[in-house]
Amino acid sequence: MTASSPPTGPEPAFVPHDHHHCVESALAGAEDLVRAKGLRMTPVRRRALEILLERHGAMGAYDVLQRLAEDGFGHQPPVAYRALDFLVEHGLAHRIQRLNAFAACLHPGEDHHAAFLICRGCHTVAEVSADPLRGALDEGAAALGFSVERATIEAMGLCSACREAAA
Amino acid sequence: MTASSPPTGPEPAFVPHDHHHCVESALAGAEDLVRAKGLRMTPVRRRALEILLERHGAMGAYDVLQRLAEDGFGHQPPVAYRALDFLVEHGLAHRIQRLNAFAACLHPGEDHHAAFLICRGCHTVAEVSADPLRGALDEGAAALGFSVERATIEAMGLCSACREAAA
DNA sequence: TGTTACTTGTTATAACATAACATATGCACC
DNA sequence: GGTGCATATGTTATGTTATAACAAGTAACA
Repeated sequence: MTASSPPTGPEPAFVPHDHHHCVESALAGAEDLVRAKGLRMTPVRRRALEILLERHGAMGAYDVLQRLAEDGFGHQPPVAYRALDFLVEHGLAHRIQRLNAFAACLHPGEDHHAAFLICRGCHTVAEVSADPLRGALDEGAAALGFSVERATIEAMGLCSACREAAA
Repeated sequence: MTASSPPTGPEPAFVPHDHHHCVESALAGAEDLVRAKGLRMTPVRRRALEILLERHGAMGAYDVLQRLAEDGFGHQPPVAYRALDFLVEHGLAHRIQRLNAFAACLHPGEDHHAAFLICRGCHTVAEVSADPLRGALDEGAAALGFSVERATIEAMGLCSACREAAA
């Protein structure tokens, strides 16, 4: 909603940006992708994705569960895990191993390798492209005869705002 | 112990190698490092490290705990977690986020950035250098004003033996 | 309309991890 | 050698994350 927002694509989470736009575009992309794959975007799944999208951060499965329960869905862990697993499996969300948590994917369907920058100050999680890293990783692995299928790349550190606040 | 083993340094786990040599060198390196830092390599800690070193794989904290208990140490989770946390904190072991597990570091004290190749067939975990990747990661993060302190880089896939077995 | 595949919900339990506190040990210093 | 402090070990108890197994409901389609 700010004049400084660029017209297309989601901004990295640490940069001031039009968050409403992120959400809309990610949600629309997700709907398209699901339809294209012949999957079903059911109410729990859609709501789980919306919940993740509401913030640029990761949420634990039990936090998502609580929100879902408040909205009238089931109260038991599998309700959240199943919705989240669906989102992750189809590239609509990512799992952040480091935090035992989940974050919405900001550009679903674009078949990308993601890496994450996790700020230990404000707990914001930024999704960035890992494509440049994957080349080196695949190459190094191949030299040992290992074929990489999926990679987890997560960096812990401080965003500029938190670094300044700490100084 | 085999004639094909090179004279120095541990071999990547997927390559046939002198495992006894890995263990000896990692253990010796750990002892040196601990002494140099003025820390205490107590019996539980040493034993925990030995247990991890016995295999080129990752072990869950509860597996390590069971082994420790069999050796006369305490039976409660903190016994294992404390020893493992000590090892990780001082660079003698690594945590494998993906598996909620721990693996001994094969070259302690060398101040390195590690990445891991995890075979989903045989569950072997190979530690490789992430130094080349860290350059690109730090650079990409810096462009967003983010400073990386620690990075988790874990690749899931198949080692050559398991890939051949599957084919 | 019946069949099939899938989705949701439940109960119960498994697996992973830490808080808080008591006891014991190592070690520097007098 | 004793005293005092920091560190280490062990315990109980609990918190957090994740899955297995099964029953009931719903969509798609011949």
